[in-house]
Amino acid sequence: MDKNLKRMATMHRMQVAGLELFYEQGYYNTSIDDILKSLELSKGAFYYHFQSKEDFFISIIQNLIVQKVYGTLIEPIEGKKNPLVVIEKCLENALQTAEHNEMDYGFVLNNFLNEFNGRNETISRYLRDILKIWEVNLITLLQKGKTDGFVARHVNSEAVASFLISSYMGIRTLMVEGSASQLRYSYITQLRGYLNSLVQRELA
Amino acid sequence: MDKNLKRMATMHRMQVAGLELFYEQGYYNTSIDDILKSLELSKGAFYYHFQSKEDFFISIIQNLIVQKVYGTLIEPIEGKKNPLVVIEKCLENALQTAEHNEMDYGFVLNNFLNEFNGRNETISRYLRDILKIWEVNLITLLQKGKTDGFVARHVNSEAVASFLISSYMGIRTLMVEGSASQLRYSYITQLRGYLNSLVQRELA
DNA sequence: AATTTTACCGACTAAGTGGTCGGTTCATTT
DNA sequence: AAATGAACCGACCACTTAGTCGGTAAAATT
Repeated sequence: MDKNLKRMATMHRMQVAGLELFYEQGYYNTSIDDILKSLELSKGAFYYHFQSKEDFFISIIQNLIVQKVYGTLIEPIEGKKNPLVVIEKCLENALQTAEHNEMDYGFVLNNFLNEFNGRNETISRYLRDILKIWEVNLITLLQKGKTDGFVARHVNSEAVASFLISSYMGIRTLMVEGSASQLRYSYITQLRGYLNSLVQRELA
Repeated sequence: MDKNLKRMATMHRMQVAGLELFYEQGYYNTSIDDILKSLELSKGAFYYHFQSKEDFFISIIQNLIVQKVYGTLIEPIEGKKNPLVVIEKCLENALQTAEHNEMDYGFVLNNFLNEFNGRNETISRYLRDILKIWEVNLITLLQKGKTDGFVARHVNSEAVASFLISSYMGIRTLMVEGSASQLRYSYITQLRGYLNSLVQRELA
């Protein structure tokens, strides 16, 4: 680790507080002063560490969001045996975590993707790249599942990946506004049915 | 129609221009002056017709968004025969329209739901109500589908409705950031597979 | 013709906003 | 002990924002 520990620590505190507020109130609706107030730090401290609000947000993406997505959606499914089972478990787990987490306003990526779409191309690109990594990972897993005899040959892995990502982003949006546990249950039952239609059947 | 035609006309012009800009740039990121500039109208005119920015947005929901959702997603499926076929056609149609519409930044409801979630409870409620109407409509249609022998008895209509709404909202978000027609195709193939698993099979 | 009402104008205010900058504190180096 | 530089302070600047308000031209009412 670097020698400048104090620097890293302060930056990290700012990033954590920043993500929380950006997530809660939106990027454009959150001022730098808002973030600083919750930390008892000053404007000077902020601009000593970051070049701009945009630069700050990009650092949050790289240091916090990437890891959150990796830990929740990518690592749990990597290199496992039956992809369909693993994917179902992973998404169920992610929803359960979200549900019991007070500070969880939908899917981070989905929220920010929406907010920056057509408004800030630089940030949009960073966010899309993360989504792309998830997508590629899903596709790879499904393809391997075909080779291993878990997934039916006729399955279009790219299409399945898109469909899974879509449905997950959508359910996360819905869950914010109501009966989260009911929605999670509904979602998982339907997901199971859908995934079941992709299974490689034994030839009679 | 009311006698005050001029009033209605001006208000409508403002609402149309407002929706376009709010949709494009986000509500919090769009100033009233932005809207007025594009219309060559003044602040005075705006506050003569609307009480506040929030009041203005609510009027947009009631006059434009409700109708858009009705026309696209509710009326096309109402009281038809085979719900699974009708739903598939309706969603495919909606995606196709979105794809060929230059001025289309995702799903209106999804975008605004995201932006106002946890930030403006009043507006959120209006938006959620529209979504609810769609949901109730889907559920009713599916239930009727069971009676008519199109939908399998074991199907959980509420869960299917949530799943359909989720996947649609998600795919609309994804479509903004890339190969829309490819995504639409993928989505429809997977949707078809999923809906197929809900069909009432003939008993051999 | 006189009066009132409708629809609109645009300068103004108060409260933010992102970002700057000269200065201070305190640990580390010399 | 003196000098240095990293980390931080907070007043300040230029600009934007939602919303106000006194005014006005033209249409509708009397």
